[in-house]
Amino acid sequence: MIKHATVPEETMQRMLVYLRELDCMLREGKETFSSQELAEILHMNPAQVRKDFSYFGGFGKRGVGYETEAMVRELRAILNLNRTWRIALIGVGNIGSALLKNPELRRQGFDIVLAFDNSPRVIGKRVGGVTVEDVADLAARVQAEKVELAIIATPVEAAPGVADVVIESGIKGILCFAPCQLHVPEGVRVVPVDIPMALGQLVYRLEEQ
Amino acid sequence: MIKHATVPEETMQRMLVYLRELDCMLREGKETFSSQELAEILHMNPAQVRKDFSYFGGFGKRGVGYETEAMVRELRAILNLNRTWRIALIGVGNIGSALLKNPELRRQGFDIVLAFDNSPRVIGKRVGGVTVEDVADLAARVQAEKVELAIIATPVEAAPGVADVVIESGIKGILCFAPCQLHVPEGVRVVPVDIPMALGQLVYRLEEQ
DNA sequence: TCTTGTGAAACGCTTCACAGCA
DNA sequence: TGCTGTGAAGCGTTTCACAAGA
Repeated sequence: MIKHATVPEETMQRMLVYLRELDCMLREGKETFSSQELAEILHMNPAQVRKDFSYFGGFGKRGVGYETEAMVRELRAILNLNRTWRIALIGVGNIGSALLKNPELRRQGFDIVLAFDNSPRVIGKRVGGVTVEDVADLAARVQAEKVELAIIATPVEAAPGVADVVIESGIKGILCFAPCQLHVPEGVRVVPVDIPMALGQLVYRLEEQ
Repeated sequence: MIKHATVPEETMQRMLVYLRELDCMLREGKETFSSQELAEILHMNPAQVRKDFSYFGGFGKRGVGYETEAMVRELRAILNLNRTWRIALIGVGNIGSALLKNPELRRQGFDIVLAFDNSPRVIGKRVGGVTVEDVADLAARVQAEKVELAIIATPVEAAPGVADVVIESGIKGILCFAPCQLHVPEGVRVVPVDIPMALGQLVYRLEEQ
């Protein structure tokens, strides 16, 4: 059972997709599944599913398949999703507010415990159960509250500056909604959620189909 | 100048990244760039940049580099982003409202012209300049307004049903915020924007660094 | 001289095909 | 018998290295 070292990036991404689908199977009461079944739902090759799983160990029973509940547990452990992550949100505008009010995040183990903005209009307000604080206090508060992840949901102009402050505070993982490239030192991971870019992906091959 | 046929999916994805960065360069007044410079900003290999561009033609000048403004125009054309796309939004909750109020989308050529919900609480309300309509009227309204794309921002339970109605109405591209697999016929393209999954990506390798 | 454009090599992921087991 | 686990083959992408050209 190796972990991460030789595992393709693509495999790790698919692990998240598998977990989401297996969670769904579990809700539907499906106790066991084969690589064939899972692959069909996700429009992929069954060998791919088995190869992906096999990077982390032999979880299945030959002739039978995989046990859904056990596999969900394994996937959560592999993906570091078997615990709660404490998050700071910076930028309580439209998207920021939507995230604070979204119960799905906490349910999945992502707990936004701090929220920051630079506008006196929102500082002090309570949104989704969190009181918005002044972004000037970010570093101190992040350390006090043992926050590990940041979500940047500011306008694009502010994002690079905010990223610097976030990194300064010791945070190693940033989810960034601002449509721009963040420049971060080695050891800090950024995952972009760029909605115009996602629409771009949607559009680029629409015509030929 | 070929288009799409033999171009790797990865290249198309990077084209969007190039365009975003070049837009940024343009704002900063940078009139020309080399593959070297662009690659450094994006942490990639310069040969990759040149190879990607070369799928669509020779846009550069040897010894000099590429002209930023011309390249932005080329990229927009290649990616079908040199026009406005008309979009229907389904689900005017937290995320849906945030999208309706987001001016960045229109600026990038994505115009949400219709919004739908099933709750009497929001139907008839005006959000971000669009009046929310009853989702029961979706097909007729989409056809009347010549809408080409849909954004699904409903709760996950409603998403599959909404997707069926959207597809029925003739739409060929769906941006989906609901964290679930949509089952769509050949010829319909779905791009997911799954925030818990993005946080999962962020988290899975944080510990080893 | 400097940087592009591009065959060819290197590399890594996906798929195959089948042995191994329940 | 049926499905997993996996070496090896296949295949597509990335990187190299250099000719071509401004």
